[in-house]
Amino acid sequence: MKFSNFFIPTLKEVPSDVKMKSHNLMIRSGMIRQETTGIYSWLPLGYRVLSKIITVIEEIHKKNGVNQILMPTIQSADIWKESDRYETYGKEMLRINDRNNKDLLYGPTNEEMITTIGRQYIKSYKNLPRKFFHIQSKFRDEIRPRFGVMRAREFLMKDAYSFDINEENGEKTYLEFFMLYLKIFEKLNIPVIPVRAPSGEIGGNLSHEFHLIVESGESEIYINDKILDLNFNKFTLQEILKLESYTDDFYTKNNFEKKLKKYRSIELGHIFLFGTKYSRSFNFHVDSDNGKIQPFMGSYGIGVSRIPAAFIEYSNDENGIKWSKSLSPFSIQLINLLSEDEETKLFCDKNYEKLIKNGFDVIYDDRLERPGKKFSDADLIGTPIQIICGNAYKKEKKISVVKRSDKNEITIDALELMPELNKIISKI
RNA sequence: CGGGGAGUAGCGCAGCCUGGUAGCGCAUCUGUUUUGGGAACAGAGGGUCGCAGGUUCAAAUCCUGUCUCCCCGACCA
Repeated sequence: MKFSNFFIPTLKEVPSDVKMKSHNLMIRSGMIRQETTGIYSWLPLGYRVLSKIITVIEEIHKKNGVNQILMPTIQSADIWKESDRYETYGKEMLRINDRNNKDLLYGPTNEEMITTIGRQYIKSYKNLPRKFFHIQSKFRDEIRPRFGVMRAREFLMKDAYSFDINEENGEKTYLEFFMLYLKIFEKLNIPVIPVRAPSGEIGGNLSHEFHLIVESGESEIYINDKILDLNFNKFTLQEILKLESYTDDFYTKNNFEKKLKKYRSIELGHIFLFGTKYSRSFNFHVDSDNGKIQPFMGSYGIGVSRIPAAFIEYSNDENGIKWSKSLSPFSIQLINLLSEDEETKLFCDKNYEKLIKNGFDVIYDDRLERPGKKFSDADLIGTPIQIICGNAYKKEKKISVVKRSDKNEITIDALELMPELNKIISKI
């Protein structure tokens, strides 16, 4: 992608009351734009980050037998009346009427809808288990939206739902999702901690949240530091339930003897096993050799549009964002400091093509801007590798490769670019 | 919902107390010189001061109403 052909409205200044770093940097780097309280447009740069996240989530879900679907954002109030949540959900639900005055709502979640889908088609225990997911906008009319997309009213969420034949199988599925979540966050280079949570609004009895520890986080978790070093991959559900890591709610309610360390964090994922709550209220049952059974259900959420903000909160410096390889909107930023010099331009143009052919996701700063502007934009946008081409190239065919994370700069012979790059990329 | 603030050029802000030609920085446009860390100089364009009403010879400024946005607390991915 040529910078000259890519819309990145970077800003020097942002209103003084934008206090959270990630919010500030997302606005300054031109990732998002606020439309109204708690509602944002994702501009090209921001949307690229979202896309990277979505791709990882989709791949891992599909690989694990979770079927992707897309349910509508607007739902009929009827199904919510059936579960009784039309009354109990409260003011967070945005209620709408159509021209016939039918009660509709912008879905805050989809348990009701997925249950009616299951109810219609799944008639036999032989059709279970079933797992579905979708990535879709949700609307929750938060009391106080804040911190940009961190606590928005409209937000993008991955929500998955499972149907099992009984509790035992439901727990297996729950464990599968637990592991699947760890894989997703690992692939995204986000070091989340699983913490035990009360199940709250949705009901049921088994629930975990996945938190990223950052000082500016809105949540509080209590953990035994030992779990920071654990590899959970082979854990059984029993072992997971013994982990000393809890949301503040869970920790307070249970009044544990052992005092644990408190951390501030951001919640990025939440999984529930809530059982037959909805299959019961929707009268959803399947036939078995033992008569009718109510499917045992779970739901599994990831706050997709919160992830970029959370990661920026976790990884930034005074100059801007420091993206990881997996989240960065681009893998390499090629910067030509001498856009008007024929020879240098030719070299950059050629290598831009070459990098693309080699599978790199390149943003090529070919603008007629001054070096300072190009450097500061590059640092702000936060591409992990910067290739800088300027006077050193013109004079002695040397270029620099800068690692954004620590600003470590090496100068290499221009012809050595590809091999050097492969070395550096493998290390970040 | 309670408490506190703010709406003035594309962005960030001053001016308001004490009414009298609407300002500054950045950005934009033109020209010249620059070019490895947000360039310098010279010039130019850009505003119904959130909206509505009122007071006044005169309102960005005072009064009333209204809308929007932000910040601090209790809910949530």
